[in-house]
Amino acid sequence: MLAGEKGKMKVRRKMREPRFCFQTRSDVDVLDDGYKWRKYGQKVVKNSLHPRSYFRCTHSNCRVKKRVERLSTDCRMVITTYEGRHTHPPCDDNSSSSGDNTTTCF
DNA sequence: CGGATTTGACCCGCGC
DNA sequence: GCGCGGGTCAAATCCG
Repeated sequence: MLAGEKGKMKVRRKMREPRFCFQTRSDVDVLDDGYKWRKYGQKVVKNSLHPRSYFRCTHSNCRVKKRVERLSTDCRMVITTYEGRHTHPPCDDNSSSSGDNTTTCF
């Protein structure tokens, strides 16, 4: 459709989906949690003095968004915030995952 | 070749 | 009324 209708999230969806904050201590920004992420932006935040990375699910029916921020006091500590909900299985099943302590809900 | 990644620029809402 | 910050998209480029 109308290309001119760039839209750009004109209607703010009230953020219906809750935001899940996860604090993970790792040297890498994105951890392979079973989904594939594609970086679509990067901006610097004042409260962090570090660049914040914006990721999005590469799936088509998946509008899950993820933002990764680095702590200024601990460069190895990264805050991964998941926004949205996955509408497709991560990979196959592998639901054997159970332990998840490094998770701090905001 | 395809998919993924990077940077810049643009837009909107709010505060003062 | 204006300025700033934050957030997103597009295009170009690179790698396997």
